Amino acid sequence: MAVKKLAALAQNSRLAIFRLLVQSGPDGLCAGDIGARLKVSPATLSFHLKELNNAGLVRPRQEGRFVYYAPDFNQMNALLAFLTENCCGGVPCDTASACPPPASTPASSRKTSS
Amino acid sequence: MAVKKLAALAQNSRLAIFRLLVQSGPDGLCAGDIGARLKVSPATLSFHLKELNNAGLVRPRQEGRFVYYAPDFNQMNALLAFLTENCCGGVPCDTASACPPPASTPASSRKTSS
DNA sequence: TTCATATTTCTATGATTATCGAAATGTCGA
DNA sequence: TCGACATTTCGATAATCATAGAAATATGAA
Repeated sequence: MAVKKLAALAQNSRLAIFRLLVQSGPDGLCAGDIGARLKVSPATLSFHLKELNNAGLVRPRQEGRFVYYAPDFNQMNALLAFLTENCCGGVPCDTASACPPPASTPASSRKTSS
Repeated sequence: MAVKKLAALAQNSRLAIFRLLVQSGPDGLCAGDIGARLKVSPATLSFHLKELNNAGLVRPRQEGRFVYYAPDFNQMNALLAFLTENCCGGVPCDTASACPPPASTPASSRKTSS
């Protein structure tokens, strides 16, 4: 749902988190690193990550004691597509997919959630 | 900035309002018509329109007793560009502008209320 | 097992938001 | 001018949200 995704991004900390994850590539970052970089307390960070996860914009992946969060580019593309189509007079981008699809994920487990 | 625009769209009524305005073309719709179509009470509608206006996504234009609201495609494009660039791994759309620019405003068609 | 670390959940609190009735403001037509 | 209509502002209320300390959970290491 578009509203859910929009709401997930419509908050400073969460937008910063998502941008950081996008910059950090498809493997993502573990929660602790995100918190350290953005100076967010663990509890607050967990709250925001859950929110992003509920919106489908990030995928958590447990690795030992750490939980890595990676952006879901497909979901982000879906949001862009919705906005382009529904909020832009129906004039879509030429490119069907503006974000790099998660085809190459060299790290570990292959998960597909929507 | 982006958060403000995202927040403006991250609400069911407001997203519906904005979509309706986009569908209705560059002339926009007067507040009363929007309220009638979407079944939103005047006070609530005014609240949401102010929110959209504060975010820069719509432009109000007084015409007699009526206030017409039209989408600002440039601002919407700016949001799309931001999301594509900052939240999509920096892989932009080929098209520089996905939304029709407000260059030509054929304000000839006059829609009347109820 | 026991400890240290990573993350989440619980809980409380203050802040923001959405809603709408009622009143106020603004504009037109008679 | 007045009265009707369009819209906004005011005021109150309920709901949701952001924050973070403290406790709980989970995993790896010693």
